Amino acid sequence: MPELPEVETMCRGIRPIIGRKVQSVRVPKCVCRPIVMRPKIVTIRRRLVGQTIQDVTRLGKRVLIHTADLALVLQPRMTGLVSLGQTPGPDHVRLQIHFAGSPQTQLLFWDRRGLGVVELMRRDEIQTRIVAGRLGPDALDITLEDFSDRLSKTNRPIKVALLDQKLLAGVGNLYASEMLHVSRIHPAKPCSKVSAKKKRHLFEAMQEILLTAIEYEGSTLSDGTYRNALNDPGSYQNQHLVYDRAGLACPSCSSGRIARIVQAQRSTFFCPKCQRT
DNA sequence: CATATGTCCTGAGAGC
DNA sequence: TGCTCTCAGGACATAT
Repeated sequence: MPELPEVETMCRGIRPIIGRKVQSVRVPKCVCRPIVMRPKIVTIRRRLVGQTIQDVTRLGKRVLIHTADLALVLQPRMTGLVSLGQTPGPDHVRLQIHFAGSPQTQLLFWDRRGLGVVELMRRDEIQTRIVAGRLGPDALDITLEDFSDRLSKTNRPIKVALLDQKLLAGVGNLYASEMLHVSRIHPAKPCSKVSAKKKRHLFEAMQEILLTAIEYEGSTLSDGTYRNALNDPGSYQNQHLVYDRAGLACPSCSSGRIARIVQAQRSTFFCPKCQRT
């Protein structure tokens, strides 16, 4: 479930590869089923070997590794992560990149469930192949005005709309529940009926929660899947107010109990008492 | 066009 | 103890 804070943490963690020259690109043999790669691995290898890493950036929930002309785009989706060596388990390393010279450094793309995607493209293709038609403004870059306008244009439940990457890039299931709780908005409220004042509260809660979660290096849930680039867990899970806390007392009003509902086949957690509207 | 549903995947945990 | 079943959800394809 890497969302914006986890992906941002991954990007920061692998920045030591900047300036390094790609020596080899491999798919370890023990992997049960190869993940989706575009183009196929032999082509990725041919184009990438010998290139020097210029930058590492985040685009929504994707990690972009740039050379002078190319971008290696890593999509962790559910259980993927990037690492400088250590991974949560020995299996499921989907891509392994070694760099020339010293220190001995490798970049790994690890993904237990294998829903992740690896793509290599020219840097000038990023806009047309990834952003256009798929990604809205980043949750940490968008203005309050744009955020409010975009929400106003849909009638979907606000929790469902927040997960739409075309509307807003970076927010996922976990942080959507958290930000709606802090701004005291019912997750089923149709977007178009959310007041301007509530939208401002939501916008402020979003900035606050995402920035704080980055400081805590993201959330590592009970399955222990997500780790930073050095294989250490994040700690924002200890700050969760509602996510995965169904049945527990609401930490905000202490009289309500956290409820779990399903919206668009995803769990939503909220307090029915302090998120009434 | 807007919105809803189905699909991929593996391992943890529940239940018998 | 050991088996089977369900569930977790990001992004995209397909359906309504």
